[in-house]
Amino acid sequence: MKYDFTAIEKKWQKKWMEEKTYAAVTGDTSRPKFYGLVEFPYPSGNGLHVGHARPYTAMDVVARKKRMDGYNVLFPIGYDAFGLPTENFAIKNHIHPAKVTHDNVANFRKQLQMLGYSFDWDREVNTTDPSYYKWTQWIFLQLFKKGLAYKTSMPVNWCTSCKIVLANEEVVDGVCERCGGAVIRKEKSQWMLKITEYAQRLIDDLDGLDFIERVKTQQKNWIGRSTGAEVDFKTTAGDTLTVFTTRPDTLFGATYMVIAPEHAYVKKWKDLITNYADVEAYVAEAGRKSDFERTELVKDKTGVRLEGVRAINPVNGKEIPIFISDYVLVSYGTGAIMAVPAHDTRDWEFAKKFGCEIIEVVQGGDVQKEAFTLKDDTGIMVNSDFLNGLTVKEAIPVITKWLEKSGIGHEKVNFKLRDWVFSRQRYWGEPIPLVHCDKCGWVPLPEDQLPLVLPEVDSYEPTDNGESPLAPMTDWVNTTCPCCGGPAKRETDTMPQWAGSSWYFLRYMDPHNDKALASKEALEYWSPVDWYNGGMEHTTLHLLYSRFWHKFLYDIGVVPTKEPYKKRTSHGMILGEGGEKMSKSRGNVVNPNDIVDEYGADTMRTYIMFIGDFEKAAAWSANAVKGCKRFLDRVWNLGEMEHTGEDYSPANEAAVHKAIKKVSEDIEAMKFNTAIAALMALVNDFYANGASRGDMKALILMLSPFAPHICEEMWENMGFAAAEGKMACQMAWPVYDESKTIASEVEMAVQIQGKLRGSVKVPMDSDEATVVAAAKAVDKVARQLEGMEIVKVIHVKNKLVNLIVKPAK
RNA sequence: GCCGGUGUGAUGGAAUUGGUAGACGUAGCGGACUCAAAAUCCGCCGCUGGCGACAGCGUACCGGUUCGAGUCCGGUCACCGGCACCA
Repeated sequence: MKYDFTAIEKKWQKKWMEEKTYAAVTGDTSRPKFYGLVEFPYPSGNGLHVGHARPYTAMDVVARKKRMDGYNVLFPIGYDAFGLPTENFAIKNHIHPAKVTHDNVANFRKQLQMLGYSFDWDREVNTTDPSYYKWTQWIFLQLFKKGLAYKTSMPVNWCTSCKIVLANEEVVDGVCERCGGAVIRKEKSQWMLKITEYAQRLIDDLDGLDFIERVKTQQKNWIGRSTGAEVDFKTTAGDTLTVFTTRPDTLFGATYMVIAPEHAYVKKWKDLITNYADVEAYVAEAGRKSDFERTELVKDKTGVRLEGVRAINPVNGKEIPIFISDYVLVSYGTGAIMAVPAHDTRDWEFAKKFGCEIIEVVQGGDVQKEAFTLKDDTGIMVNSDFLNGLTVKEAIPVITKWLEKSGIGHEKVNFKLRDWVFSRQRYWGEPIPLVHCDKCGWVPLPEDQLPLVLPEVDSYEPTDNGESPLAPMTDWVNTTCPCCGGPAKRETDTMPQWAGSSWYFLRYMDPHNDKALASKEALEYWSPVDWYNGGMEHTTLHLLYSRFWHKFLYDIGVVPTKEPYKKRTSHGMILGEGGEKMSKSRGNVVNPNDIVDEYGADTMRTYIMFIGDFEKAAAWSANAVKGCKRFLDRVWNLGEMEHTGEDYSPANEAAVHKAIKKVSEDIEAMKFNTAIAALMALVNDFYANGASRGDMKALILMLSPFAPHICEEMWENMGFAAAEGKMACQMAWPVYDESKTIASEVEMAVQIQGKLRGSVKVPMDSDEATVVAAAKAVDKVARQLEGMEIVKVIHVKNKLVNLIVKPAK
């Protein structure tokens, strides 16, 4: 019989679906559980990409292996379906986004099933489903009630093309992440979530997690904790200007101050500033620029001196000038700095341009030529009164203590992390369930009124004035205040796409619950996610946001664990044939459908796992796909041969045990490529030695997580299904015996002076004398030993022997 | 600039974490089968010299530790990813 992958795959997929093979989550809490999670897809109109297939296949292999290991496995899938592309498509084609979403989801589901993934299809979730976003809204209300959601007017990133407010995270290289349009700053009233309140915990709790290191460091850098001090400077205006500095030791070198253009004191000092017109012009100019434009002008510092107001350096009473400049950010620290040009590159550049004094306070450089910025033990303090002679390291605690004692400063920790801009002026998102009443202010919708369903609108177009498309819907907007019963208006902004994905893994645990986001029992049993694999691009967005929400839910007693994910791994990108990123314009996009049609899902799965190191980027190769098809053909043809013996054959026994060990360990370590290589090597052995039924049984079971369809078919054809009364995927994973992984004889390397000179076959675990004797008998070795005497022997059991020699006397 | 990572045959990539570098696959070459081709099966396949047995060299580059280094240490170069006027 020929390997008819199309018929085989159709047959088994149907059987798995009909028998709900993977929905058999038993609820038997005595069994160990395993929760494997992949990032649910955004159901775009383009359908599934090969980029999805890599992480999904990997976790499917893990899930299948875990089931065979006896775990109760939760391996779910869903759709993160709110978002701009759907909305844009809907606008362009005049189709309701819900309809677009429904069709795209249907297509995705078909493709996922075509690849044979063992998802539990009874637990599918969709973030746009009102029964789902009811709970997204519920979580938002809890955040609001705890004071973690607030509305504020702030300069925001405004995409001129999408006409939408973007989170800092959505601005990449100064342009909109999605459309590439120009981003400017605009003053807008926005809902914010206080993720900064959790900054310290988001760093601290990383320590206990099994996340790959680069994810941890990237999150830490993003949160950006730095320790320093806040210092109060008195001014000639009679008030106090507070700055944040990480270098309080350099306080004696502070020769001027800089405040951000948006700093409140600019307006406060209006009457004192004699050049206010210049100042005002500069502020206006800075306000127009986007963050990107401001940072682009790095080389050339700009600013204006505030004439009429001066600050007083608290350590020496010196009067120093104050400037405004956009190199100081209003959103970090206090929005004001003390400038120490001698020891900070940016201050130095500014000082050179504006002719400020440069005073050296740490020895070690020529501060007139460039800033000396090393903060280590070697720098000695000078020109600093009571700090003179101390090292920088010693001076910091001394000055900090002095500041505290004098009441002009204190130690302070700052974070780069900003609060999360949570509202979007868009239609296709979760409505924010709040009502504004002139008397009562912002009032949460009563929970029994959730979900607040998106109303039908005539137009999804964003409006030019930046309001949500929901805003013109007066009969929806106008409502009554849940608090006082008076007239009130609904919030018309919607939530960002990150909302629905911040907690979806909880919903999978109990997806049909209408009393809670999930039951206590389900949360207790399944939490936390044991293994979450996803893309590096989500490290500082989705992954951080969902950790934040989860910590909040933990604080209010909803979830049982502090952290949502025990283990986080990340896969590399799949590149096009030439090693370039796949894109429509390059014409190098590989469609999974085509591969499945031509070679079958099993080949697709095997290849995508064999393509290379899972964590690194890998280029697609059409030839290598054929190689994997050839491998499966060889496996199939092996099954068509005659086999006798239910045990492992003597010729293959060691190889089979070794392969079981290798494949088991490699799957656990995400080294899927070498697991498949080991199976290929085993098949080569079987071709050379012939295979027993026992040998074949082990091979089929080990291959089944990677290529499940062909394995089930062979399992059935060879009569194993009938004998066991089970499908291959329901069998126990084969076990290996360590002592049988090694043959009775081993080949050992023989080195002389550390140089390889030959090899020798000796019985397993031979002692040194035996090995040396055998080594001397090897021709090549004997020749090298002529006229030499052995002075030292290094013997590594079963590995090698190294003979150290010198000329004999 | 700061943080993280990578560098191995023509090529994708292996190497039990200091112990025979190049597993497995692709491409290539040779053979069997075939009228022929495809498919399949068998063999070869780091570089240099030699008919050959064999010898020398070889994991980006320079140096070090070690009986022994792709692996550890110091330095250099190149590339990739993240952050970036964060005081």
